[in-house]
Amino acid sequence: MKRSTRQRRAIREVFLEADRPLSPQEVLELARRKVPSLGLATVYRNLKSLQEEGFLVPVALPGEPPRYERAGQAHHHHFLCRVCGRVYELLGCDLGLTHLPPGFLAEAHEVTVYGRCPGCYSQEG
Amino acid sequence: MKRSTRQRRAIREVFLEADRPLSPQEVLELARRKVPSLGLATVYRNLKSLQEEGFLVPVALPGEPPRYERAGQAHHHHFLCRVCGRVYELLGCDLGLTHLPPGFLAEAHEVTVYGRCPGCYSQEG
DNA sequence: AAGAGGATGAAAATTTCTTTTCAGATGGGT
DNA sequence: ACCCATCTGAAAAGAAATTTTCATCCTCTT
Repeated sequence: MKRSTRQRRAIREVFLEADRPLSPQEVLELARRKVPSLGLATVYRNLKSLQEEGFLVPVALPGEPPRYERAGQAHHHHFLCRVCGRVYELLGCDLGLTHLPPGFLAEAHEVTVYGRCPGCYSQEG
Repeated sequence: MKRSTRQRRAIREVFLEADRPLSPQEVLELARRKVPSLGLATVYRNLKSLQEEGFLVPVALPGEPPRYERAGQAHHHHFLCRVCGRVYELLGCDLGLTHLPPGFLAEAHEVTVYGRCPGCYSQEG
């Protein structure tokens, strides 16, 4: 039977409070504010089970290890800050999936925008 | 001094003949048709030096190890076939870079389209 | 055609990320 | 409160991609 532990609750809360996809390391750091003894293995175990129960979905970005975000959101894309490495959600989608070459069948698409987030806007680099 | 070896020439030719980004494994397989003794370490070494001399650029796709394509091409995006795993180039770009939230600065973007390529169009899966 | 230093191939080593192991802690039904 | 299967934390092990090592080969200059 699936138990409700402090660790599991803390990880779930972190995603309810976050407004952006989180990496396992970010989850660890945020959830340790609630449960300081938390270990990375427990984060991975709960990320997996929270996916299996449909609470989280993985977010893949080019050249990046996966992040995770809450499941069930509307179609959207992502912004990767090149300074701090954080990922943000972009509402809406302007992509006109028009001229594919003949013979290609499109089933899905992903857009990644790179740049600077508000907190890193004015830094050097 | 940089030498012109059979291996290096073969790898370069593979990219001149290919019309799509190639993974290190794909480069190995294609270049072995020209130089059967070719090893994977040599592929990696030459991918690196061909990048340094500006002949190749890396192509990152979500959740995928990097491919490489010829440098200097016009802005374009990529199509990943979910059946065979090959990546194709998509000419043009329909992305209206759109309503970013205030405070975000966009510097670049990437679009990945997923689906079936002509050769895999009618297969099951 | 001979010499010197870069290049190669195979295997071992690294790197990065993730999963497993295992002994001890703990949630929750009784 | 008790029991015990599940969960946890730390460390070891695994997986996957890439880099390094090293003995040998080969390209280029002389």
